[in-house]
Amino acid sequence: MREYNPKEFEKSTYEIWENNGFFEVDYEKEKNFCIMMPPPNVTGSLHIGHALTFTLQDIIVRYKRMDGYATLWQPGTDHAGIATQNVVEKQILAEGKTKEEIGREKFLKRVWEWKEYSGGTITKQLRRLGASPAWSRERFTMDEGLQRAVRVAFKKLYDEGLIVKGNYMVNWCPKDGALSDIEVEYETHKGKLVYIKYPILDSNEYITVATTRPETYFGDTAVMVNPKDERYKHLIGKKVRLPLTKREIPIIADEYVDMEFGTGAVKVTPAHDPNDYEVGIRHNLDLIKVFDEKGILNENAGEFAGLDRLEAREAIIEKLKNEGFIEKIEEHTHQIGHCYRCKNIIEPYVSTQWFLKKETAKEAIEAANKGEVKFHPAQWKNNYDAWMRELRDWCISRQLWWGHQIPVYYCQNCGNEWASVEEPSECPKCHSKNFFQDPDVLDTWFSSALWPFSTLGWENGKWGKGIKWNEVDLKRFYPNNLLITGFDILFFWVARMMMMGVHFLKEVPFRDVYLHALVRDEHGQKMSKSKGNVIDPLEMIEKYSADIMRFTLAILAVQGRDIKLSENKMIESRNFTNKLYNAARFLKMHKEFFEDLENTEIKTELGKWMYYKFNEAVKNVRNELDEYRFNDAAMTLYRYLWNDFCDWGIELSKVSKESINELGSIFKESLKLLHPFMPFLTEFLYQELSKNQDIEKNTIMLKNFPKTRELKKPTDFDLIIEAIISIRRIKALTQSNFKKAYVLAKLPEMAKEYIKKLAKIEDIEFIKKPIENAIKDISDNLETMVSKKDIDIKPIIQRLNKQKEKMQKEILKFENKLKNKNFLEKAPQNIVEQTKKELNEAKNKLSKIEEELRKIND
RNA sequence: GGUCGCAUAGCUCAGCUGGUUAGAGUACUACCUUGACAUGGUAGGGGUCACAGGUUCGAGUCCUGUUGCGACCA
Repeated sequence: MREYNPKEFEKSTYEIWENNGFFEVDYEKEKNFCIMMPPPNVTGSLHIGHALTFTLQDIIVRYKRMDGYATLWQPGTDHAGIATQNVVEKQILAEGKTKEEIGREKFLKRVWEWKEYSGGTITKQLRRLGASPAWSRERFTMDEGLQRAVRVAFKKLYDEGLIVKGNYMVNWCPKDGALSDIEVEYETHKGKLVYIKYPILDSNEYITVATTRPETYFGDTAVMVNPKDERYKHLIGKKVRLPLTKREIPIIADEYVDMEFGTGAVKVTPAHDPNDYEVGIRHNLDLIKVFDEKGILNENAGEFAGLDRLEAREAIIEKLKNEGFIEKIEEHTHQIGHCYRCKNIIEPYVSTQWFLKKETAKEAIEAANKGEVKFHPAQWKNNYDAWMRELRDWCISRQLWWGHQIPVYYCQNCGNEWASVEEPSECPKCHSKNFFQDPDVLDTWFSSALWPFSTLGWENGKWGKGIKWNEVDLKRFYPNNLLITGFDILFFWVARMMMMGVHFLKEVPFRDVYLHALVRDEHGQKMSKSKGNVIDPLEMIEKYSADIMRFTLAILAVQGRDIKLSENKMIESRNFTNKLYNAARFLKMHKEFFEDLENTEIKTELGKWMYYKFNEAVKNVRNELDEYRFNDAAMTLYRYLWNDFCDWGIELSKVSKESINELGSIFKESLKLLHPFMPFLTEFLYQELSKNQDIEKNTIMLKNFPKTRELKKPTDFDLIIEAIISIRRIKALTQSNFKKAYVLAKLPEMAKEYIKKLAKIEDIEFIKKPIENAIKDISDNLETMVSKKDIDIKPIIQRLNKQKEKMQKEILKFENKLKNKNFLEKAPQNIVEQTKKELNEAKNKLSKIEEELRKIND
């Protein structure tokens, strides 16, 4: 047999598969199966989380493809607005320029160049992993067709009044601009709680407010207390003067104030705090901005103008302290929002942005409630529901250049504002040519939200028709059957796809959602570059193989639990592949080629037994894959192939070579069952064992996935195996090498050869009654005896005593159960009967054990 | 603070609708260099299923609480 060199074989075989179009949709098939690839960042590279998600997707896709579905795994990449723009901005900065200096058009050209240059990396890496999407249909969230889909979607929502422009408080990153609520990450922060004294007008009194952000006090437009607070009742309606300024602001009352926190009096800064913003609206307060969009303090901050907001904080505290306005400063732990991209501290900031109104999600919530989409594991539905219930308007505009520019135009002549799918040539109202487009772009997730149908041709215009998508696709592949992705983007992406899908197509975008967990290191730690515990999938693939990487991830992919990955697990999988290779080598030693199972008649007893075991494995793997229990399916394969096929099938076949032909066919069929998990090795071995070794014409990946059959269970070999184990046990226990054994069981003559060879004895006799002067090993379905004189009996007595104890406990348990009237009355009849039967069996066994002990001690 | 999840053999984990003696892999012990494989084979030891209550004829499995860990939201 040829040596197996995974690195070479995986690369060359992948090319053959791809070049022959094996990954493409076979429109001849009747049943459809569609799954979208969550588009990775176009300029990114493969990390372990990708390896997991794409492995799981590929397993399902290969399974469905083999099982006769017209299978579409839609590939593509995402333009990743902020991330990509940041990379290119840095490059330009390194050249000593800013993006403003080179201008929008030239900058975008640079980004496109960067995209062209680095865009192929991740798709190349996906190929290395063995992923089998329909590459010819690869899309990019900013390709022409998808740009059109985005503009159409925007215009529809705009015209329906669901997209609106508003001057609201948003999460503002001084570097990246406006962010949506979920793009903010909260972290516990040890800060200071500063108590500032505000002098009350026409009085010697002060009112003290506590704040974590003293630099915003220049924007205060009120001091607020709880109307029930006795301490401050007399001050309501009076005025205070802001320290270091001439500005006077009122003391107002509002139930909203927490009397317990700080001093019970709070400063109100409507321009820089979301809660104060609401208060400001309620009480008609002015909005005074203290810093600009870059976080630089403005003229309202007096002498501090020009400082960065965070630098200013210390300076302001210092000054206030010197002037006697600070009462005290306390340590204070609180949550601070950071930009998910650049980690800068987020500021609540009032600005004009575009919002998608939460009402858009109404139908999506209903659809989920009706069970039109199923979550795996099911508990994610709770999270989804909770989030959807508390949904807020989605801020969709971003102050970036890279992305889908908002298709809204403003006429400078008549002031008209309109959305347009096509680039307009004039204002539709006054026909002026003096208009401009909104400079902002859309949140990246806006285009991803359309992915399940935009890639199927929805509103793509003529672009890509017949090449990237076909007319029938929306009908055949929408709703998609399944979505597999990480739980971390449930809100970012899954929920938004639901919203858009239901809104535009009146149907949920997918029937099943499988959310997998995070991959952690072997100690359960999150992988991070700074910790140095990152496992690089590409390194692992180089070191082991794509198959081994895939199988390891699959066998660890338990629903609802994080994956702890270690190199030890990889080694276990490697040992498994070695076992498979050697099993094939054994088969090939006896026969060069094997037929596929459909052309082989299973005639021998061993063949039938093996076929039965195989069929059980097929049944289990199918069920487990249908329920997305990847770990169970992988484990079933591992156990079936190693324990059943190799340890027993192959070993037993050494007794009589007549079964090898059948075992070879069953093995080839087993490779098909394993193929989705280990596409390359199974292809290699399948070819090695086949007469026609032409992958192009005989690839395993397009063979039928094994079907389950109704089979009668052959029992002889179960007994043979039990007898072999029993004899081996006596040998191991007594460390003696006897030549003859007796087995009390009904077995055919042919069993003798198998038992003799595998248990390594010279003579075996099947008996109907126990023999004298022998010791026994009692197992579940038979008894094995060896002449007493041949062996040391002490260990046997030990085992018998142990068994006796265990049996007595058992019997007691059953008897108590059967003594219990309630049990007899309330438990189902069959359970009662079963218990009685079990009790009898246990008693039977106990008496045998006791008798045996008596005899031995005689 | 709110919501959710997890806790089973030394380690990593299965155990789906409650019903035989709670299972794997790995590690451990002993034996085996028998022509597929030492990345192997054979046999064995190892668990009061986190704790406390409850429901039930019956609980690792359902309910409540406690402790510990984790995630998400505020």
